Amino acid sequence: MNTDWIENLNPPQQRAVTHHTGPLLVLAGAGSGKTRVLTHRVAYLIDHFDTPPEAIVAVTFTNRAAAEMRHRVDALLDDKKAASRVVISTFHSLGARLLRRFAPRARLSWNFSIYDDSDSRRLIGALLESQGLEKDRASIRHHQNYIDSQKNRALTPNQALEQAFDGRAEEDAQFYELYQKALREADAVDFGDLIMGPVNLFRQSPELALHLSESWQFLMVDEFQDTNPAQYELLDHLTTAHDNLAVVGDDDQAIYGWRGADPTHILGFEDAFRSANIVKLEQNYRSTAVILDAANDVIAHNSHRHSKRLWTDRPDGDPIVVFSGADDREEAGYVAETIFDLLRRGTDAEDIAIFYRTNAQGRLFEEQMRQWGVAYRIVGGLSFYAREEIKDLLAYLRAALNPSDDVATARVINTPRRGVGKSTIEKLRRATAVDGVFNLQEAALLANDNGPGEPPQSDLFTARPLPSGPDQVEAIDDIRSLRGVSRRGLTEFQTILEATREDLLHFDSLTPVMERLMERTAYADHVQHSDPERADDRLRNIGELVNAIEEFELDPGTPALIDAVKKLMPDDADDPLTTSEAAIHLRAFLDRSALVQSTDTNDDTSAVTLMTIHGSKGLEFDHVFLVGMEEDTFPNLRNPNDPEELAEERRLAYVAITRARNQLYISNARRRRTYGQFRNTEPSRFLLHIDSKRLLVDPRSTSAEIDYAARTKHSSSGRSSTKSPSWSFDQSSQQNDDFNQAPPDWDQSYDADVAALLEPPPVDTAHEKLVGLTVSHTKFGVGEVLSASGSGDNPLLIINFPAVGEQSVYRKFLKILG
DNA sequence: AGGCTCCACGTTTTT
DNA sequence: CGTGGAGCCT
Repeated sequence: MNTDWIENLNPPQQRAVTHHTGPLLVLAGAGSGKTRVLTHRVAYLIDHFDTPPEAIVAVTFTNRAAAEMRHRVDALLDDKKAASRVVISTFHSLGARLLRRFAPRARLSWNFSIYDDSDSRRLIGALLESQGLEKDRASIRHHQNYIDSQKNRALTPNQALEQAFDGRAEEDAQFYELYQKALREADAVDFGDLIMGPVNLFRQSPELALHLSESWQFLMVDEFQDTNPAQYELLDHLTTAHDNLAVVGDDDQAIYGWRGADPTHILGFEDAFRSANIVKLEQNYRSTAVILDAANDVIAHNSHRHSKRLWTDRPDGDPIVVFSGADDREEAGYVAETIFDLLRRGTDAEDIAIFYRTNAQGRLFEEQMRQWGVAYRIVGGLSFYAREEIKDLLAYLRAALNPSDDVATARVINTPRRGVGKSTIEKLRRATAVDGVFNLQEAALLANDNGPGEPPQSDLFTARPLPSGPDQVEAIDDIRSLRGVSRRGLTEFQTILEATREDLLHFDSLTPVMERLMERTAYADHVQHSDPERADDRLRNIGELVNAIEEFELDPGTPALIDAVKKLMPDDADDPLTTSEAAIHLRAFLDRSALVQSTDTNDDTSAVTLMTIHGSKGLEFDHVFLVGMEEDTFPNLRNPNDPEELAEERRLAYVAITRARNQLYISNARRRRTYGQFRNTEPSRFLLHIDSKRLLVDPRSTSAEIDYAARTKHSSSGRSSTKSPSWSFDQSSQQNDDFNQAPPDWDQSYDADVAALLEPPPVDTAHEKLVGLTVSHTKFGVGEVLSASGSGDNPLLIINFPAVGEQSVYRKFLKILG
């Protein structure tokens, strides 16, 4: 037992780490070492208090945070085996695990599916259709939001109905009930159920919660400020037998109000747990003083905060660099160019990040990064597992493993096309309404029967006689009388599923199952044929899926995961499709892919990170580019008059700023394209809140100096009127894309060496010497000079830019790279 | 059944 | 601007 590292913690950190039993609230400011406290406490519980590792449960919100914590606990403990026994999990994975463990009690099979947002949407659409209701996008979104918010608030359909205050709310609650019933029939749960499902279990069987909490003796929760009522209730159940609940959070970083997070959980923790030990971590180890001060400038405008004073003993550091582009494209070009320069100066791309408010903003930066040849990685956005081709192939596997999963079945019953069109699917759906026909796959089996009047051929339906009411008979006969392509298509589909099930029984690994599925479905041909332009991309994605499966099976952590899955399996499981090795692999892989946002960056190449601010929580980077700092983009207010919404946006700005360790760049654009239309902008009030003495306006900001003098002075009242003239230039001014002409010493941190690089090379009248050189341009990226013409120090060059083709550009708009 | 064209609509933020 | 659904035509 070696706990010398205790010495390296500051006194409040030590108090938190050495806390043993009873409730603990750690109010941890940004960068104050909260992950450090959590991981060290895990180690201390094990090493000092001899706690069995499996009695410790640490819960996070994101897979990323869970992985980070796992990694750091691993590093702290000498006994690596012990480290892997600690339960470190996201709320949702923990919920999935509990639901699998107690599936029968939740009226689910062990192989239940997890529906992601798009699966839920399809289910809602199908239900609206079956109800003869409007099924436009708005309506689907409305129901999805409603159901999700009820689940976030830990309300069952019945409770929602009781609380309904008008007819509309009653209808919504009734639809929620219908949806839950459909989910159960599909042997599936959605994301909300991953929390609500276990909560319901514990409500019905408190002894279950008691039992679990006896073995899970120590609970720790990261980012506690973002817990919603359902998660809070889950924690409550899990602490039935004790009150060893340690929570870590920062009310200034509460950014998930829209997802039902309730700040009273953290603000009222000391009331809920009277004996709570409260520790405040107020020393920031991450950022320079300038960055921290800027963050405080912004967050100071919020009221209702836990009292807390974040400080640092780091030096001031460089001022925050501000750039205003003529438009959003120029802004992106500036960021890409600046990053390009940073990389040339030897900065590791891993230490650089671009944060934006909404995913859609990422596209422009992605484009520019590509033009400048900068390696980048987009986190979030369209998840790998949300791609059409990936969802299709996984749907086959889901449908094979869980025949009740109608969303998966419907997704691929006619993909690739095999003649099962809309009307056939509609017939199948109607047949599932017949008692004794439990799902689409069973309905499809009826097509193999001989026809009206004949007895059913399928064992399934001789063992389970179907009703004989006229409507039901008609629905069944509709399918029995299918002929031609539709019937052949259904047979083909069944054959594929059956063969896949056979494969799952006979292989020990998932990889050959996947390969054979690809062959049977001829999915690659389908991609090639249906979408020739993007076929290469999509085929590469499929390749990545195959790799992901292979890597998953080869991953040293997987055997432990598989073991864990096996432990969750009911003892009396005898269905071969449940107990076979490949099926168990599949179960584990599907769970992971449902709960993981993207292929967890296996690529070890160094790359610049692009992500939303929400995605950045808990992370830190040397260089942070906070972009799109304009009103209406950030803050992005749905309801401009809601002070709470504005406060949350402000906390979001606080989170973004405090991610930066050494250098923060803030940028915006005077015009931004939305829906293809240019729109004039104003600088973000958050930018204006930062004391201008901390800012250095980049001289390349074409005429875009922000008029700080024009700022209103009475903004500390908490209600700032920021309708003052914001830009000190004419909004109609033309875009000026030659900011390369700006003096190379725009950034004081540039050393002479770098300045020389940026200095235009000596005038060379023999322009031919330029031919063949590599140059870079703000808009077009990097290219090669093909020819030169003209005279003086600014010849016209023809340049081949890989990104955009040949362009004629004046010398002075270019930077010579060599 | 399937493919095509046209048009309406949208953007928070994530597990 | 881009997507995706509805509706029309083959």
